Amino acid sequence: MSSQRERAAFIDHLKSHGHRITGERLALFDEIFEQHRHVDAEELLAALHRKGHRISRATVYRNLDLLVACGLVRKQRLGQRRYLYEHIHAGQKHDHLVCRSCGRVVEFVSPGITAMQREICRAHGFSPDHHQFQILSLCAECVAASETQPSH
Amino acid sequence: MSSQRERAAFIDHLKSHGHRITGERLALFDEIFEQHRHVDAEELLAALHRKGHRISRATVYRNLDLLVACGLVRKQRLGQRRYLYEHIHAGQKHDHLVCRSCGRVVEFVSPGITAMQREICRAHGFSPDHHQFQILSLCAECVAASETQPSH
DNA sequence: ACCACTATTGAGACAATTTCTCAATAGCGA
DNA sequence: TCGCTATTGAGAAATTGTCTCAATAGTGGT
Ligand SMILES: [Mn+2]
Ligand SMILES: [Mn+2]
Ligand SMILES: [Zn+2]
Ligand SMILES: [Zn+2]
Repeated sequence: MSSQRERAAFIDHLKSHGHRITGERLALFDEIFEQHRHVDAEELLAALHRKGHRISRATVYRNLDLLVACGLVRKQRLGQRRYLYEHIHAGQKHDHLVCRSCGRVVEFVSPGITAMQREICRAHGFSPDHHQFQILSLCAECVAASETQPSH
Repeated sequence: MSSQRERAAFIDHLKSHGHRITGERLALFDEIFEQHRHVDAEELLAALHRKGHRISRATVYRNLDLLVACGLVRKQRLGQRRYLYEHIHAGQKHDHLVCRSCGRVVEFVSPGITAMQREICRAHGFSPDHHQFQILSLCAECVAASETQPSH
């Protein structure tokens, strides 16, 4: 699998921080690196249970935070109530376009906008490296729907 | 006060949609147009109670949604768990830089980035008009703190 | 000004999601 | 292998927003 490097980085991080390498942690790592979409904690928990792992909800939440701290996972709200998680491959990043009405999410990469957000971060003393970027708008379908039935 | 125009627009909106003009609605309007920062529903409720209004939590939430529907108020998550609200003056818009660690929020206006997000919206069939834009990063203080005490 | 109609409100129950508690378990260094 | 203690599991608790429904109060018509 192509997440060997990240798996090793996770184990290194655990060791170097005096954390233990537990079955639950590795199972969660494997699960989220198998998922190629935005998943929430509940989905990960269910998937792990389906595969026969006995792991609790609290452990999933706790170790997701750990993966985020390692920089291996992104945790974000994308319009929904729940936090969504996605693994990060080799530091590649992308940004999100979120429909505020139906929740649809589109990923995009825009070097131009990345450069500009870096500049804005710098101008205000924020880290240009740890940014995350969202555009909340309305997708074509939802715009069409709202034009058919003007407001409510 | 400088929110006369918006207050009138609110009342017009209520009338034209067959909604009633209630004391609670006007009190909430006045309160949020007095606040010049991002406030959550709980803060608005407390402020109203402090001023002697008897208004319930449910009414605050319901009528905040109404103000959002009128386009007089913005409702957004800015890194925090709660929704934050801010009134809109004469359609002026700005975007937000949010510290993911301490929650600090900086407002900015960047014509360049606005043009680019418009372009990205258009490229993906999203409405270029209803966008909202956030950069989540780390403020200078939090970057300094995390460098002193590497991770947790 | 008064009435009747019904939209709106208040109080608290409820729902959804995440965090906390603490006794039991299981990594890990010696 | 042993002992220490970080981690886990199960469920309670916390947090935040929504829903319910009887009581209240705007509104249009008289
Ligand atoms: Mn993504
Ligand atoms: Mn703002
Ligand atoms: Zn949509
Ligand atoms: Zn900060």
